[in-house]
Amino acid sequence: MLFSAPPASPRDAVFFHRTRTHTEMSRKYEFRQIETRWQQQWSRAGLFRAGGRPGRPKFYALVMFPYPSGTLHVGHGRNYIIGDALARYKMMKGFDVLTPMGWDAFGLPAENAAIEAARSEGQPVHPREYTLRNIRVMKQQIHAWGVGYDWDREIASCHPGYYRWTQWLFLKLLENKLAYRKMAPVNWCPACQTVLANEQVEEDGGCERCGTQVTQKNLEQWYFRITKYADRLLDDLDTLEDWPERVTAMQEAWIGRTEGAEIVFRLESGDEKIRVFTTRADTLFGVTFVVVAPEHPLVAKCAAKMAEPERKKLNDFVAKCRAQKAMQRTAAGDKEGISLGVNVIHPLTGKPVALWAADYALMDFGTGAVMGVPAHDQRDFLFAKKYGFPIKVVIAPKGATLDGATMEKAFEDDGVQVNSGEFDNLPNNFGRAKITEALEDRELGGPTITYRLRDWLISRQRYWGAPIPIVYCANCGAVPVPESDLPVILPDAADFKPKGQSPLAAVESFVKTTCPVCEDPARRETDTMDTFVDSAWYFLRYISPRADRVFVPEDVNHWLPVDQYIGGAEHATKHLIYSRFFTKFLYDIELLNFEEPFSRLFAQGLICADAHQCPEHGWVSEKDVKDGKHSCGQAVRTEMAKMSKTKKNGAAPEPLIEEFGADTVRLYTLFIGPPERDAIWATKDIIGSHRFLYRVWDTVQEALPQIQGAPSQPQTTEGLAEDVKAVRRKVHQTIRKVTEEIEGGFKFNTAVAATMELVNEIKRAKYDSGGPNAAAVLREACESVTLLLAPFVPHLAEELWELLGKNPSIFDQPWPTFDPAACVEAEIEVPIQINGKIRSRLVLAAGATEEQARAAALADPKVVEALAGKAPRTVIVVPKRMVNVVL
RNA sequence: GGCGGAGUGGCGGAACUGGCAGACGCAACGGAUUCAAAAUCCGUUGGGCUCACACCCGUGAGGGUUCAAUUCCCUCCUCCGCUACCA
Repeated sequence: MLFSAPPASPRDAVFFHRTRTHTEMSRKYEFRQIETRWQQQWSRAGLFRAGGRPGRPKFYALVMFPYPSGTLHVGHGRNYIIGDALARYKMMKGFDVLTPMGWDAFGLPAENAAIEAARSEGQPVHPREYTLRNIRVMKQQIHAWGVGYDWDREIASCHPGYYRWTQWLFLKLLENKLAYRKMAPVNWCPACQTVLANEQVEEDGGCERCGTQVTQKNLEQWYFRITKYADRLLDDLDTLEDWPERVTAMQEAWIGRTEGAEIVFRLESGDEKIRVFTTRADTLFGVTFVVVAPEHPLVAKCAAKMAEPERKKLNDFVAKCRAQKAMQRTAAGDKEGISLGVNVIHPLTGKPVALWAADYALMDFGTGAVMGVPAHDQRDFLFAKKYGFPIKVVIAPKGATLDGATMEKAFEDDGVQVNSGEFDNLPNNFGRAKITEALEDRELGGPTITYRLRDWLISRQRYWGAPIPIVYCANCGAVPVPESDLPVILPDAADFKPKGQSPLAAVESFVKTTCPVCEDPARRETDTMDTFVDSAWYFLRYISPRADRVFVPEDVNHWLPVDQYIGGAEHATKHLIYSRFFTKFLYDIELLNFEEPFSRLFAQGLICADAHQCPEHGWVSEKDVKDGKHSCGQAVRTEMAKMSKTKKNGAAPEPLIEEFGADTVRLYTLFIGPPERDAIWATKDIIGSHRFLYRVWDTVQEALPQIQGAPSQPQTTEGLAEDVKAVRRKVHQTIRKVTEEIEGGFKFNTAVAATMELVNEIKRAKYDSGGPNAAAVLREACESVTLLLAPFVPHLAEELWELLGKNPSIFDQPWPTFDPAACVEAEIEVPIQINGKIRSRLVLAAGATEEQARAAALADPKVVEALAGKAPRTVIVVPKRMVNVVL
């Protein structure tokens, strides 16, 4: 018998209790059963299949595809849940929604895992196996969250059917001279044994992946000429109005466009020239020395001409700087330099100026050479003080003079030109252009622009990536693999351990080939592409994932640009710039009719949690920490940090879904705070969302007998009790509020709060004596709550919708609309201020005029008392808000 | 150093265009229910003072504008992100 069955778990005890106390017709909220059922229904019915709603406007909702790293934590979930809520909302708003998912499946971790397994178990796990296994797990997790995608469009960048087209795009770039090979000093990680892009080197000079100090190495590498697009990438940021400013600001800084002038200094002897870049051509007459970066080609040439011991001193200095570079030359610290033993000629005065090499000149920026103007640049000033260069003032502040001999720091502000020959007395901003012009006339320089943005180095000496489709032939050089021979299949390799070149170099059957041009024996390129190449175009492949060409332009032009892209801001200067670059290129070769891939971008905040570090065991999981101590007994250091695998502070979704249900986890994730801001995950707070869903369930259950057969809207609220009228009003106000909160920037936290308020009010009111109209108000309320919650807690919503006697799916239902008339309050309580402080309150009819409000306020006893018979100085009436009586 | 974001109860966070600070939730406390506990339901909950009403204080700090400031302006402090000897 029911009563004798003992509760199996605390949670079941709730059901047990409820079954006893509620009437027979009440069903309990069995979220596990409900969630499984509806997840099956959605897949069966193809709810998320795009293109199934012809005639409706399209909406492409995209979340950044994940790297299949293992398992997902609740922080990852935020991204998918926001995207899913949006997709479901847009379905109800009448859009034909495309919401695809795939896997950024090439990359180092899979390879490192293979190496690690080989080391620890003596048996390598193939990166493919590792990746596919992770994909299976993560797909299952996404499913369990109730997050839906058009899985027919699933792609994985490691699949030959995908990387064939990554390779094809490489060939197209090559054809258009946007891919090229050059020998250059590159960032090299000695541990990962691979080249890194600038973006993959951390601030401290460590490798992004393993933290090992990055060194410099000369290698022949493939590059994409993204710098050719620098201006367009910068200028078009202005067209991206729906991108968060923090992201566009980061891209702007990353591109780093600087306008200035290039100035030529001839060497005193010989015909070598040196070009400097400056933004301060106006200070040209203040040049007392010129410095070049230690890596500058001229340095080696000068060294060659030097005699010992000067030559050794110079070479030692260069070597020291190179070594320092890896460890990051300390910012604005002590400056060091050394004479190159030659002078250069000032382009306008013709006078000799010393040429030095200095560590504060960077080969990476501008021309790698700087003109030293100590009077007007603080770095040059410090350098000049240290090595005794003269300080010549050429810009004077307004109405003042400066003396180079006594100044204590450089004067970097604007002023008037002095000691500058024919340019004297010009405001320096004007003189700058004049001097640049003069240089241009003499062919000794001119205006120029430099960028911080570098060309994109895409070669990686690693296995798990798309092979670069190039063949090297002794006769023909670097020859592109013909399109018809694509894909260049990534072969199996026996050993993934990098040895300074790609593991592919050891696979002879891969390397040995014939030249596509002359058919002589040739060797394949053994490097693979940076995974950011894979992800720079995946959003296009979703449209026609199995097509026998890169994509179908007509279809892509229909679905794109992406209407809403959702992801983390950490991709601001990598993936998001590369994708914009690819899109612009494809536009230029007329495969796309749009230039920007993502119309709107939403960068959601990170989910953080406490991370614990044990002095002996490193980062340890929360479950192994008690009272500030690790299970080994040592005290841990605790910090708040973004959930991550490394810090072992990622909360697993499975136990939470098991205990509370996917809908609860979804609701809490959306309720946790403003979605664009970082948030702290507090598992104990989940209970609030869980209780709320129980309350929603109960409210509808209790209502069911009363609303049987009632219409979905009351004919009138005339004669109904005040609390019932209030419910009706609140229903429409909440529809308005929730809709505005979603449309106005994904404010799910406040949208959920508004729905909670509504449910509280529905529960409080009594409907039994109100007849059919009260029943209709209750029915409308229940239906509205269900519809409003549907994007957030889809399983519960579907179930309630069915209980309310409606046909599934609720996502085929139109989003509810509000009746402005029903939102209007009959009476409004208005605070009365006296001299700006609230002293009383007044209930006014909603339609009260300003005059009526004023009169009512002046009649208020508190006001009468304060006035003491005198007339007020002013009375400010803000209709429906407040009245302020100023004495 | 530069750019961007933030600072509100014990906690997460609300607040339209300058108009009732603290919505909603967590925690806490009190009560109902229970043999009891859990769960659930109802209530209280910024601080001070008070029997209570009232009053005073209160949105990082200090100033200003205004009838009215979390909101606008100035100065400063702290935290986070990006970037940094960028010529």
